Amino acid sequence: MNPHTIKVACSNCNLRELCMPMGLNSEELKKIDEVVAIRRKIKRGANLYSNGEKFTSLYAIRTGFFKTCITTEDGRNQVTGFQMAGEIMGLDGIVQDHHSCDAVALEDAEVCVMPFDHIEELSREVNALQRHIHKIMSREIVREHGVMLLLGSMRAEERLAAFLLNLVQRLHARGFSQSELLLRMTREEIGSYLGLKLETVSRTFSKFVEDGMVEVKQRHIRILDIDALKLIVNNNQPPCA
Amino acid sequence: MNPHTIKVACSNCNLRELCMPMGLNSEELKKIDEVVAIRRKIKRGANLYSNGEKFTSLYAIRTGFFKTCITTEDGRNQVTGFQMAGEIMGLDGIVQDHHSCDAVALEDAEVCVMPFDHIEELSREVNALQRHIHKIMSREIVREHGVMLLLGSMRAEERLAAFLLNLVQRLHARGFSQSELLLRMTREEIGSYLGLKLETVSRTFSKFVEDGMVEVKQRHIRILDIDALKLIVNNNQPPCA
DNA sequence: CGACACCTTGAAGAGGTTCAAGAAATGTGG
DNA sequence: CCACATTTCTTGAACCTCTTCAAGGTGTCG
Repeated sequence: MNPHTIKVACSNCNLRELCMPMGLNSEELKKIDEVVAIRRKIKRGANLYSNGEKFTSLYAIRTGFFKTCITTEDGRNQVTGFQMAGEIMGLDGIVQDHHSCDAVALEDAEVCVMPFDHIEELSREVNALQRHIHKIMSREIVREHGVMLLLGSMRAEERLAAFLLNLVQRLHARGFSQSELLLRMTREEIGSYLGLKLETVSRTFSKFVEDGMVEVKQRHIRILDIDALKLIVNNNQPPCA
Repeated sequence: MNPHTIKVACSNCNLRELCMPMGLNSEELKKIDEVVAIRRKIKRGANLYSNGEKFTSLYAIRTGFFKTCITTEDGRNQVTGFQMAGEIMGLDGIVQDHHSCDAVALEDAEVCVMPFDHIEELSREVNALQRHIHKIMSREIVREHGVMLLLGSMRAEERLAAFLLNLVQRLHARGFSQSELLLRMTREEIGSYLGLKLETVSRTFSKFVEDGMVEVKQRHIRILDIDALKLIVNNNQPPCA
């Protein structure tokens, strides 16, 4: 067996509730343990999968932090998302049997490899798993609607505020602080995701600091006034009604 | 029975190849005929479904043209897509059991109603259907990646050119002209989708006309130089390598 | 035919980008 | 462990694209 892989069990995993359906009986859990064939470690900077690569599996993030991005022949580049523990990667590969984006580890990471053939087979038997897979894909579609709203209708400050709020909310759901976070990505990667240049990201951070809403020390962010950030995002109210 | 609904059969439908899996035997086809319970007509301007509405079914467009859009409490609005015959709508509703966007008919339309419970049940029995559903959802995810690239990295001309090329390509796949199209949406709706103001859309159309790339008579568009449009989208090449 | 929605165009202005320089952090090799 | 190279981040100034505001034109439908 590949030394970088080990056999593990979902039934024992403290992230189970994030990436697996709930309310399974022990027999169903046992079956699902067989889906997660192995774990795989990815070094910072390495790709979990790459554009054009044959699609075989979905991946559940065990530890670490990823970005997904697409690159076109003419050199355009777009970060399409940032993923953290418990989230599922690889859905882009299903339609063409090949991946259409790169998944890059932004810190050393470990994922559970779930061969898609097995998932499909098992989801025919376990209704909760079938429903779960559908929900995961639907959730990704809805998430991307939100990104389209952000990119299509928000100004720089609104985008960055929405970005920070989204990150802390997801981190908090994983037991981290509501007010402190460590960015795993560069200003350029944030900018790519938000449709802004890195200078604009930097300037907008500086403005937030001036206004006393956050503290910024490189990639260490402390949110001082979360309500002010929310107001920036939601303060699109028409003058009156 | 509701007078606006009639019983029909996929096995007889000339759009089958667009919205259903291929290579089914006659028994499987018969089962799938049972999934598509009824058809439903939607008048121009009416909603197929609305934000917050209970999710029950997916819809295959039989005739007509739709937009999907999300609206936030603070008045932001974003068109997330335009859908035409053979395309599937409603995937946004799966994750929360409620729809998270509005689907609005831009012309009188007819859809096939496919109760999602039936789809899930049948896709446990018919592997090709299961795979098909997964591919449809994955395709939507990948499509949205493309929109993110457009919104995040393209300038106004590039966005509008990409938009026109996408439309004619999809229309051509349905047997329509490669060079002529009738826009079903307003400049404002195009602008919302592309993250631009309606005036910018209008001006950009005018520029394309000046440059001899298209003819524009209100919503009637004739593409005179499709290669020039492609060049606008792809001409992001770095000076040299 | 008149009302209404939609589209076009101009001029001024704002927001974000580009270019440039320097500072701070990080990694590397001796 | 320190010196140096590299990457990343910040900030300023000029510029450009797109937006905003405004007015008028065009098409459509009852």
